[in-house]
Amino acid sequence: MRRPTLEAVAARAGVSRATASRVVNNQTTVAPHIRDAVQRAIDELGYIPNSAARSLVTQRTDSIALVVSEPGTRVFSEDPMFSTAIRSASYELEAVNKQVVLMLASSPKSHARVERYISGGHVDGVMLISMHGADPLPSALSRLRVPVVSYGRPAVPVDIPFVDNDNVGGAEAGVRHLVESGRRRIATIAGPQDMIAGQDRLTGYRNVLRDSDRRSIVAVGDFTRESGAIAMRQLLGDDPALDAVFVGNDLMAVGALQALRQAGRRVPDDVAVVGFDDIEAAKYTEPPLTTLRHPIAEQAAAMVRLLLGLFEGGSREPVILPTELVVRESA
Amino acid sequence: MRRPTLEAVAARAGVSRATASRVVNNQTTVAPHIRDAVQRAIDELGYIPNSAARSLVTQRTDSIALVVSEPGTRVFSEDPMFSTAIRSASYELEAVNKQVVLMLASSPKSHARVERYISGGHVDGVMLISMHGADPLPSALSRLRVPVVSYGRPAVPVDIPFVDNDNVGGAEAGVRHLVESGRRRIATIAGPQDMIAGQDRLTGYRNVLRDSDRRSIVAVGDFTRESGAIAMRQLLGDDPALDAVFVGNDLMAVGALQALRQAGRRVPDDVAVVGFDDIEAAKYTEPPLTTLRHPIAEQAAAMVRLLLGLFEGGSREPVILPTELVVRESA
DNA sequence: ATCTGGCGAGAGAGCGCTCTCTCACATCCC
DNA sequence: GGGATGTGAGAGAGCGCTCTCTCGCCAGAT
Repeated sequence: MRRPTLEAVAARAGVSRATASRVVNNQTTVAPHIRDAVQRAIDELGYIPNSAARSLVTQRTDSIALVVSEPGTRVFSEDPMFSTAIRSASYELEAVNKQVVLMLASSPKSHARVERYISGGHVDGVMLISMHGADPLPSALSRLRVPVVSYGRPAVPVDIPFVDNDNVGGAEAGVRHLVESGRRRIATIAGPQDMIAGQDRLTGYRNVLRDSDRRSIVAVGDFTRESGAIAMRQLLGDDPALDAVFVGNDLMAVGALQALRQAGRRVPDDVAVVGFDDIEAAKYTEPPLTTLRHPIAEQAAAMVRLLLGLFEGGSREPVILPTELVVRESA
Repeated sequence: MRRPTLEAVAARAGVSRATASRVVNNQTTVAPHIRDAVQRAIDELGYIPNSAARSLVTQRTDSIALVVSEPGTRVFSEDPMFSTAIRSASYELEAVNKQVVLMLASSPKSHARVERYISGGHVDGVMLISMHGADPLPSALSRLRVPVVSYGRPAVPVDIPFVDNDNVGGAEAGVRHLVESGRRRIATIAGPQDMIAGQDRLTGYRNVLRDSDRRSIVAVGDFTRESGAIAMRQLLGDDPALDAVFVGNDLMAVGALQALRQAGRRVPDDVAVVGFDDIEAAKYTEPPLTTLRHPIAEQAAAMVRLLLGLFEGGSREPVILPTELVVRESA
């Protein structure tokens, strides 16, 4: 025996299929007693609308693709940012009864798959979490006639509304904190320069150093813990007298702290460390990490709102969320 | 202008809709030259099948729900297990051209939503990642006539095929390692006892202690870092002379290490620590953590295979994957 | 030359729903 | 009281696809 159809509900309630449909879709032009009869039939039969049939005629699917474009499986699993953003976006979408279709786009092959799927009209909109500048996906998706929003500013200039946090301003605040606490030789471990967050945070660092007449000392990592440790060792080799380091993200900062410890430097006495992201682990490092907090969950929620707004012809204006300096013991 | 339909493809190729459908679905009974003509029409028009229409008639959706039932948003974001499992499952499903619909079930309200959605026939199968014993979802879903598999053994006895790792055996190996290295007073920080992983790992601990004639010293945490620190302090209060601790997961172990450091205990000299999970962070603790590795990604992949097998009437036999002791410096 | 068998292609029903169009009937105003 | 107006319910088309049934055609057997 199969699931009850609208036809069955209508028959049981003694009305036409059209009227049953009106009740299901909360249309107003139904007399109260008929509405009740239909509702009773729905409850008794345990009727649940067939979404395929509905989509077929409405041309809507009520599902949204969440495309995570990140080649490094390592980073995806390790960086809590992804899960936080995914969770928050899911939560917000569920609240408005939309499904989340999760798509991981790591290889060119899966890129093609995602493109096919999206342009196949399977989803009403796309949320894109893409981190790498070389990523062809943002431009590819923007060409499809599906509403697309991005988590973070796309690296290539492309007409996709996005929500981002103030990376430049945050980095400036972090470095300024180091300057104001009297540090003289402030290095940085920058994130990958093909990522907006990597670029912008380095820009912020440079802005402040320029204004405060200090020399910049730069090493580049790839946002992983290990790369932070490697970059830190490199910086110590380049300038053994450095007394502060601004790190492009917390994960690398954790690696940097480890490298500093191994090199016998005390934090913050010998070297002050400022991270970026305020991940959960930042509270538990030795010493706890001074860092820049940006509201990942809020950013994801704002992205959802932006997309939902797009459906109703709303604003395409980017949203920039502020960052906040969290002072702990490392600087 | 709307997307091309199969009708349009058929017209362009000069064949019937039925034949065009045969080509799209790779049926064999089509003459090569006709197949080519249809294929050309498909390419030229950029035809992509409408999945709603297809689902309507085939009663399949080619999408799978990935239901994550975890009330604590904190744990979800923080524990890399979730993202690793999600990533791996996604990857495996994409390989067989199935969509992943991600559903977070945190509140009773969202439970109802998930149940409605699943029983609405929107998905062909369900993968359930449920951690808490009190969770009503496993039994609820098992009653629906949708194939369901579980990541981890469900806490309540319910007829759902599952894939799990050998928690008892792993814990035994970990504690045995402590016994064999001559530790006398081996405490444990157990995970929450309403979770299978929490229970089974405690069972493993007890098994070995019983056989080796040592007293058990137990504190209970909830798998978060903070709870690990709290439990560790409690254990040190209960038995200041303890010389080893087996911790139910790495996240709590990280907290325990921090608490030990604050209490002035050296690891492993004064107290040996063994964790469980081998998360990425275990390599970077001070000192690096001895722990039990279980293949999360493989477990998720096995779960996908189990579900796909179910579609073809395959085995419902649970799959248990082995754990492996990874000896680092903490024990 | 006729018959049979098999295979490739078309016709057409129907999946479950929405939505427009139409109609029946009640209400209102002049 | 009669026509104009409004309101609630039904009829039926059609969304795009799959799949069964049917038919035409050709090869091989008789």
